[in-house]
Amino acid sequence: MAYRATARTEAHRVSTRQNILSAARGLVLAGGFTEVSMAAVAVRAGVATGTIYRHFSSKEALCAELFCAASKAEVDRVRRSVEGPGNASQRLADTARLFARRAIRGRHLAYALIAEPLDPALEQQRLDFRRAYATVFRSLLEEGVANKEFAPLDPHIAATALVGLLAESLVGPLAPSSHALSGSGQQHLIEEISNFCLRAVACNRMEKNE
Amino acid sequence: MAYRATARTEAHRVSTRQNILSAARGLVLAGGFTEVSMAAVAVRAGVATGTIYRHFSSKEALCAELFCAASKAEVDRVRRSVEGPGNASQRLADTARLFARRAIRGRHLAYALIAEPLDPALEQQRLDFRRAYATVFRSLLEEGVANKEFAPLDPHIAATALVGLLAESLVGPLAPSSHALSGSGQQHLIEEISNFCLRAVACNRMEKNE
DNA sequence: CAAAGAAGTGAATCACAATTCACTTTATAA
DNA sequence: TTATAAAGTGAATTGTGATTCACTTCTTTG
Repeated sequence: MAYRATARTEAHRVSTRQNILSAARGLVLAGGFTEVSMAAVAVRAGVATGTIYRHFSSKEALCAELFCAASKAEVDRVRRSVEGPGNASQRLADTARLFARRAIRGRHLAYALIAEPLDPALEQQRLDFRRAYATVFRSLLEEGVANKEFAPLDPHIAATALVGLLAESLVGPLAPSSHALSGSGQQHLIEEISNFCLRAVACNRMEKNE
Repeated sequence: MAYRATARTEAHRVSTRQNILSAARGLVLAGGFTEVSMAAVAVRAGVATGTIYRHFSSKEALCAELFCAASKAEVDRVRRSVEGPGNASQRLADTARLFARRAIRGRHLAYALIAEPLDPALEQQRLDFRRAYATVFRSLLEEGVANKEFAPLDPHIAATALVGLLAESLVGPLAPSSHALSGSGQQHLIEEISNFCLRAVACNRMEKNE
């Protein structure tokens, strides 16, 4: 017997793995998953293509891990916001604003996670991601409906609609590209979207005026 | 001189072209644009792959023509609904219902047009398609805002949000697959979405009660 | 130092679908 | 009938990018 993995080698292994992962992340941030080719990742990480396969079984596995980590982080942020202080309406407005701000900032990442065409293998990840968002909103809606703060809506359907409207108006094909918006333009967009969300779930007391 | 195109040959040319086009349409209806490969189209149309290139310069050209025709038809239907009778709220509700009904019926087509990951070449078509939808809604919103039927919202942003919420809740990854919905389930979904849209644009007179 | 197991390398290979093209068939008109 | 032009054919080519693998380099331990 002449060789056994040791703490030092293990640490090096992990560090190379992280290095590859963050090279891939850099490519996604710069231009979405389209930019991620094994060759490009290898160059950016300063390793050979073969090396990537010592750490990830396939491109798919690499992308899946990346997507999973990034989307978890995003959802967690939104979840914390939903679980924050204030009544349901305030938290909905705050969360919509947070979502909007993050999407405007990290446009490429948001686009990659929410809307970018991906190969089918990653679609399952995206499904989980959007489902997670919808679940977060749903719990907020259920609370608001229960205490009559919101209209008597179907929480699942409304949550899905909220995710859809946020996604489309911020990262969909019609969304203004972030550099096209002045600071006040961004502020306007954020407020319009937040108000849209609030109205969409609000009790409509119009009938009292008829 | 010994050959010139004649009415009969021209007719045959057109018919083959249509035949290829509808073979491709059949594949999209059955499983989206992913299913469209030149080989599959050729088999379905009963011609050789080379023949397709006598009628379309590339796969991209074929898909673009298909996408364009299908999306024009959809948008026109929605436009007619928006230009129908009644006040702005009624027309918005009717249009949302129409959109929902059509999406539930022709699920694969709606998904292919609105949400399916496509190669970048077709994204321009989709951009136009969604922009067309947004424009249709926008004119309705402008009218409603002008006559105080709707809240003083930004018509462009709100129109984008409406398109997004309709798309996501009906054909997005979280949408219930149509066969999973009973007739009454479909009705419930349609009404919930229509109400969501109405609330989202409605004047909120809550302040009168405070 | 020598043996042995990992990790790293990158050119070669493979997979897959779009596209081409030399050839065959079909239609037309002199 | 025959020359001509268009339409049709499908095997071969091409392009792209993931994956493999024979080989080299690095680490560890006896």
